Amino acid sequence: MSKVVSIQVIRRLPRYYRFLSELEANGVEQVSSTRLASIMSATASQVRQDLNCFGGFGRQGCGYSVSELRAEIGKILGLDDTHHSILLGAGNLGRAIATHLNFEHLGFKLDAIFEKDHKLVGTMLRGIKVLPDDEIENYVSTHNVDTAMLALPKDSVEALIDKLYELGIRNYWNFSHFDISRKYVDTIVENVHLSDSLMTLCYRINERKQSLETHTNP
Amino acid sequence: MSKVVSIQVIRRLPRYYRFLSELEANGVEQVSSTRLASIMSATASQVRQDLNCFGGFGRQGCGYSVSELRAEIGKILGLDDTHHSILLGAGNLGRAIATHLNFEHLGFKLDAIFEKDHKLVGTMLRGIKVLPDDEIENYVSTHNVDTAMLALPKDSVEALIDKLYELGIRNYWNFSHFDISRKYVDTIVENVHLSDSLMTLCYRINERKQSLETHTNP
DNA sequence: TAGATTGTTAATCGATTAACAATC
DNA sequence: TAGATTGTTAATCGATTAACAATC
Repeated sequence: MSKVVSIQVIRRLPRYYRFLSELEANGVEQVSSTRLASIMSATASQVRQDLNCFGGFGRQGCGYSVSELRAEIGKILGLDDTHHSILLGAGNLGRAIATHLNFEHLGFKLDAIFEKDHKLVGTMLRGIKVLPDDEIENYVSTHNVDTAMLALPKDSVEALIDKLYELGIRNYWNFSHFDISRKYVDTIVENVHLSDSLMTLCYRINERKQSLETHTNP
Repeated sequence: MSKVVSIQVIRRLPRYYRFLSELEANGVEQVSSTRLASIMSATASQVRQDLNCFGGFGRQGCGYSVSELRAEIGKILGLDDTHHSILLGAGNLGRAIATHLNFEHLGFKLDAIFEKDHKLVGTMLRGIKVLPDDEIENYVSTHNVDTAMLALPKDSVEALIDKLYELGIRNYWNFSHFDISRKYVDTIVENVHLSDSLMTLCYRINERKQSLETHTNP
């Protein structure tokens, strides 16, 4: 039985995967932990520790095979899986999500899209017809749905979650500000909080500005 | 001179801010570190340590004033500032960003939007006219621009960054996969990697699935 | 074999948690 | 005053880094 891997390590896996994909695309065949570390802005020690959570993928003296390591990390992440998912909300954000992402290469398949606004219902997104949101219940109870992706304003989310949870959905990709995992503790939720990210940027900009001022006027 | 605050603490500040805003909207006037901790899924110790990085905002025996603390954190984050920003890319993602976010409450002001696709140039977004991307250079050199927000596909990003950097822009909100801070180390970059988030969700879903299987078939 | 680089154990560092005196 | 809760110091825990034997 494998030990639990810390969330810090997990969150680095997609970055390893991306950088390895790039190296592979550039025809690089072997990579050392030192080189990978410099790409990741990390230490070689960390790279080796991270990878050895999952197995010994390298060869002493030679380093790691780029294509092998990329494939291994893809397997660890489960990118070949097909988690069936539905998207709630076909506004600008929902459309951005639906059109931007290669779900099939990320372990998911987007099967259906639901939207409240009648003007958007019936339009097509990536070959998927946008359905009216009063068909959610019927759809979820007649299809295999693993994951719900929420791209709608906060106020409409809570009631929707209640319904989705009751219908058995436990995995959420959440762009709203509603705190799903506090209400339903047995869910898996990945939050994307765009405004948190902007606020952090704001802080960091100011932090530097202040440190520059302090250094010039000491 | 104040000590440097760790990035972990910084990234919690927007969450404190959000939850305090909610409490305030619900008419709550006082809050203890214990209650705040339960909302944040943290310990009371952590809450007090976090806040005391910036000052003693509480009163022994009483707790924290919700509105005061919210205002203080807003000030720490710098949400009353007006960092002038431009958005590059008016596709679905760019439009989602432009329309979803209250820049004015997050320390920013969106002044201009640029787009390569001629079909989108000239359309309006939040009252801002979308300009053709060959006007970027002229605009940035004649206006005060603090921050660039990048909502375009990776391949077009590197050349664009080179130009923006040369024009003096050092702060970036980056949705692309191009690693800005590796090439330009004196930049401040907040990355939003949607596909990383999805991959992490994929891992976590599989992780649970496996642990359930192990527990039922030991 | 010599050089390079891994896998892994040990040391260090920093973040989180606990404890408690100060004080409202 | 007694009860509650902060601010802050000390203890713990876990993640990162360093070191080095194993080995390609």
